[in-house]
Amino acid sequence: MDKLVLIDGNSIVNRAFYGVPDLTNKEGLHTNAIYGFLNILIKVIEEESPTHLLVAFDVKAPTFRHEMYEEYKGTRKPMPDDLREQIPVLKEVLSAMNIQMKEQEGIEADDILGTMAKSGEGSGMDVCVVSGDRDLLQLATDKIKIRIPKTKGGKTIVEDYYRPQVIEKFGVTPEQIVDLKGLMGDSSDNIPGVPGVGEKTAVKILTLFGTVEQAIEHVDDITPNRAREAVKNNTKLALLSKKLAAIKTDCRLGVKMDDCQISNIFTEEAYAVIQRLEFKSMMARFQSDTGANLSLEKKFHIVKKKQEFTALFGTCKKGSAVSLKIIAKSKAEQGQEPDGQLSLFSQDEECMAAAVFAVSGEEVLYCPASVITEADVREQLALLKEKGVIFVTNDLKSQLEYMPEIDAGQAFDTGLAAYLANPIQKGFLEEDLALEYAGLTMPPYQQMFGKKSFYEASREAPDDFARYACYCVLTSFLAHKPLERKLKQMKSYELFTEIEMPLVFTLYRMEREGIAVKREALREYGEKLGERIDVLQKEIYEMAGEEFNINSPKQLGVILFEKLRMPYGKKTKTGYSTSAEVLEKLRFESPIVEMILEYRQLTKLKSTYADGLSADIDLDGRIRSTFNQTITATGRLSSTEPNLQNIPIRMELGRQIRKVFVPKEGFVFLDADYSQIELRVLAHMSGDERLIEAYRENADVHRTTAALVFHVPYEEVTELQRRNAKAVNFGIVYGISGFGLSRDLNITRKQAEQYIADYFETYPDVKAYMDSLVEMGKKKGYVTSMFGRRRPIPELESKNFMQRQFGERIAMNSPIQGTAADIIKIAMIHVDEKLRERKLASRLILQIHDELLIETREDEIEEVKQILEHEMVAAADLKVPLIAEVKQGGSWYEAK
DNA sequence: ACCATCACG
DNA sequence: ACGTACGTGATGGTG
Repeated sequence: MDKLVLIDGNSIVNRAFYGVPDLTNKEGLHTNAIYGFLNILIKVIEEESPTHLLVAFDVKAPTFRHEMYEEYKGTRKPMPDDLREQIPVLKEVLSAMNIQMKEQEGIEADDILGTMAKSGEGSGMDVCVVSGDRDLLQLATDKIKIRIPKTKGGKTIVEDYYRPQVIEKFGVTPEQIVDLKGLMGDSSDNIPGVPGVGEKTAVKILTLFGTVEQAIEHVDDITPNRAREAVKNNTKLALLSKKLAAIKTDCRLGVKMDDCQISNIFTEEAYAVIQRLEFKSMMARFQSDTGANLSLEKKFHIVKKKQEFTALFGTCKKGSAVSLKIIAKSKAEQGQEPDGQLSLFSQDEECMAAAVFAVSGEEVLYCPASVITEADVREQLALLKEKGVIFVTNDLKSQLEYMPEIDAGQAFDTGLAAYLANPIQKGFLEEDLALEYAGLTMPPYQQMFGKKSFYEASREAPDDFARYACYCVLTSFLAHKPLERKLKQMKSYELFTEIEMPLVFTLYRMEREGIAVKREALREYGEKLGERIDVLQKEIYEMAGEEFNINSPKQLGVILFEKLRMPYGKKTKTGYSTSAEVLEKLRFESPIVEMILEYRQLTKLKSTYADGLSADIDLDGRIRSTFNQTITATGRLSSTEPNLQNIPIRMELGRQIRKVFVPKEGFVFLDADYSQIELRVLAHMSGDERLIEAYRENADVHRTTAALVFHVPYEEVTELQRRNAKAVNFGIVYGISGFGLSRDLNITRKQAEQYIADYFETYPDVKAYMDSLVEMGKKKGYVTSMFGRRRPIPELESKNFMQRQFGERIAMNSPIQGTAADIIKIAMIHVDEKLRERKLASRLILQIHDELLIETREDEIEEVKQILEHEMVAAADLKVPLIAEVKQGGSWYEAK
């Protein structure tokens, strides 16, 4: 089936100009509109895969509409010069991409689009019209789709309209869009509407009468009175406006459908223009298809003989870098033969698909497993280790299983380095680093292989995959030194070499170790939940008087707030909020609320924890999470597949889950928690004497705060006062705001602000410290932790007040959260080191931000307790003591 | 793919 | 007038 895509050139270019931040190339040419336009164009081409494409433009000359109505488009604001200069260049790019363009005197782009759309539909094509202009909706049919790109929160989303969607969204049919505009007018085109008739009234009139003409005929039936009189007095105007709004679909255009066929848009000519415009992210697209990188790719070799592989390393010597990447068969693919049949052999012997190496920027070797075995690789790497080379990889943790035992000083993880250089970057794969740190443009993986795994890609498109892998290894090789220099210059290099790199090895061991889970107990727990859920579900249906999906906030909202007419508090973008916070307040409206809250709690436990975790248990009965080291903006770790950092604890029922996490035979759990580490860090970093004093005296700091803020003796602080003070302490760490605190404590904003003011009066140096952080953020663009971890805060530059305020809170929170993260990382490295040094069988297995869990052999309990306590306390030298509480238990439940 | 919700520190 | 506490990840529903 042929597909025709029609693009409203002027409308999209305008949208791009106002939607994309200002860009200028070296020649001083503004390029943002071109950039935005091309992005939308490429996106649409990718999504629609059209066989035909045409971009229509307006011409300056007057059109037939001006003949009908002199004021048409009125004294339109002239196009800004910054935009005007971009139009011819855009046309140049499009022409280089062999894209058909059309503009014609006397008619507008809309009319070209309308005519082509009808013509395409008439000859049985699927048609898609892209425009920022809602006028075009009148063209929508079941075959003609109108796509309207919108910018929402900085991102471009496209709204699609076939005929039914127009009716749904606007309450009128596509044919009635012209009637709608006849009644409403259109200020942007200077088409007058009937005064006093807006969208609501217009839709109402059209629903009743169908068209403007019919409405005029039955004008006396129009309600309300105001609208009736308005239409009565403006019949001519309405009819004229309707005519002006109508898009012509029968123009004589000098374009044949065949002229619009598209072939390859990524041409060399287009590449040249894109290069001149300095659209770096786009260049890769053009380059990969044109082969403009051929000279670079001459450096890539697929080895055919083992000897080529061994010869590569001849020049390696102490301190020289070798970058590498081992391509694994993923777990599911291991033990499967290429023809898909299950193999009875080769379980864990061979899980390498290929290995890629570079020892200079001049040559990259791709070694398929058919030529070089995993054993060959291990042997070679062991030799290199002895020589004292630096192993450069992009995700060291994923490579360690193939590597000899080395220490952190002998490795360099480019992704990890780039994370420290800028933790808020979008990703840390080679393709995310290539341009900035290696000066390479490489084709994105997803574009070449979609969602295929490395192993699948290497089998299905061996040459392309080899090329991709070589780009990766060349990137990490070239990025090594620039990243090293950058971190040194940023004063983050020590953080890298002393904390982050060593931590890679600790995390690797933790991941491999995993944690034992009582599979049966977990299943039974889930079953019990299921039974109770069934009962609740029935009761809820009964109370509601109908069956519906309780899990759907949308359906639930209808039941609660429409059918049962409960007062709704908050609304979300999409409808009523049914969050626990809202439901809590409705507790007394009806017993159904309570049941829903319980249902929510139980289904959460069942789906995420009981059923979810069951699926993650390995054959040996242990769960192995992944600890991500380059995700968070603050330096914390994150845990995925499964997330073991959010196992329930606050509610007793959920907490029970922790009973299924158990130590292996002959072992116990030791669980160590930092006590209020973030507040202690705050005390240290702010240098506030009173806060420091409180911690030195080993006081209950929430109570101390309450005493000082509420001006009562320490001993006389009430429970409520202490709770409030605790919330304030939390708030301070988050970068306090009156609103946030008031919501948390359920007090007025004014009261909350008073609390904060009193707090800052009590701890003046905390206030000064917070102010200095914001100031530093604004001045330098980033804030830092105690150990030199940087967090850039572009939000502080935002023109949006809210964004800026958000930036201020980030500035206040990140150094605290980041320092705490640094400290526990140090403790982890030291604990892990000691356990191994002393040849103990106990192992660190989990980190939950301020907590470490160790599977401890029974005969080692006392020694490990000592190590844990000592290393956690000694991890940082603060002006206040660091305290770690160690507990012991036969399950995670017991050890907390 | 995005949203709302809710689990954790 | 806006609409906010900081940092995450998994799930089910929905377009």
